[in-house]
Amino acid sequence: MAETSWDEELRARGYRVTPQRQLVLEAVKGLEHATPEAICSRVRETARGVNISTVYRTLELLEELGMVSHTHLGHGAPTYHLASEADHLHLVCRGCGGVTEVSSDTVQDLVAKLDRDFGFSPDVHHLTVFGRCRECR
Amino acid sequence: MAETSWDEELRARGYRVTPQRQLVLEAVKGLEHATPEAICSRVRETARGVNISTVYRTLELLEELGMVSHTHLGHGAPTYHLASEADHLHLVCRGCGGVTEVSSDTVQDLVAKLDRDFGFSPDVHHLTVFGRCRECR
DNA sequence: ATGGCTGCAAAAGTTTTGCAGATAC
DNA sequence: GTATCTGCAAAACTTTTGCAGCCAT
Repeated sequence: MAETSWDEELRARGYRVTPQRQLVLEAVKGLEHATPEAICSRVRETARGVNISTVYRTLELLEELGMVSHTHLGHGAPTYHLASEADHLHLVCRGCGGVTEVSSDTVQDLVAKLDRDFGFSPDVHHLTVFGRCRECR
Repeated sequence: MAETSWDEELRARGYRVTPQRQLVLEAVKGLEHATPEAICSRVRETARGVNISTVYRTLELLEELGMVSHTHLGHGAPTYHLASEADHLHLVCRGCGGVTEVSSDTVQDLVAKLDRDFGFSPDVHHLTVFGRCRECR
């Protein structure tokens, strides 16, 4: 059921389910922290390609539907991931550029607080924290 | 003293204190959440202009020195701010795009934990959390 | 004096847009 | 059948780079 729920979701909102959209979603699922360009390349490994502008339009749509989201791990293009996966946060060092992945347990208290005090439901699954790591302080 | 400490800092590291760098830093200080383009415009209101590529080079330098940092509040260009100011975090809603500012007290526990467990010193002053606000859930 | 900095211009990289044809429904 | 979606190409926007001359030290 999890396999097809998302296209019901699309149809329910008046959008169409196309091969391109399926392929882009598959690519986001398969790759992790994928840039639009990387997603496009992955999809092109399949018989039918997808144009880069379709990738952008699809990512925008999927993000609006809450199925994917993006972060800026470094300079340049953002990276996309499934909203339901990536249950961790990133510590990005401004010194060396290193990325450390940390369990989202670490921010449970924060999540509870933001919800309670501000009615805000954070994208816990993929919070990015910039700063300095032990070596670069 | 706070007025001139930063250029001592520059000189101490072998960098030069130039009018352009002063102007860019002033602009970052005056504007809040300023894009490179906006900083450039602000500086150009002054008699002497600054080229956009100098703005980029200067921001890169100031960020490396830990004097400014940047976040991505929405799509498009990043926004820069003084590292010493902006003692708050941003809740950015993926639904409506609204930005809520919250005191950094909210994340003190998290900061302590990241430091203790991972030796990571987060840029508390300007953490951005994406998610959904009360209205857009 | 001299090595770093700036402006300029061009290139590279990223994202958006208009439109004609294709296609999911 | 038709409104939505896609591919293509061009434009817009953002960031980087090479180089000659300028300027802070």
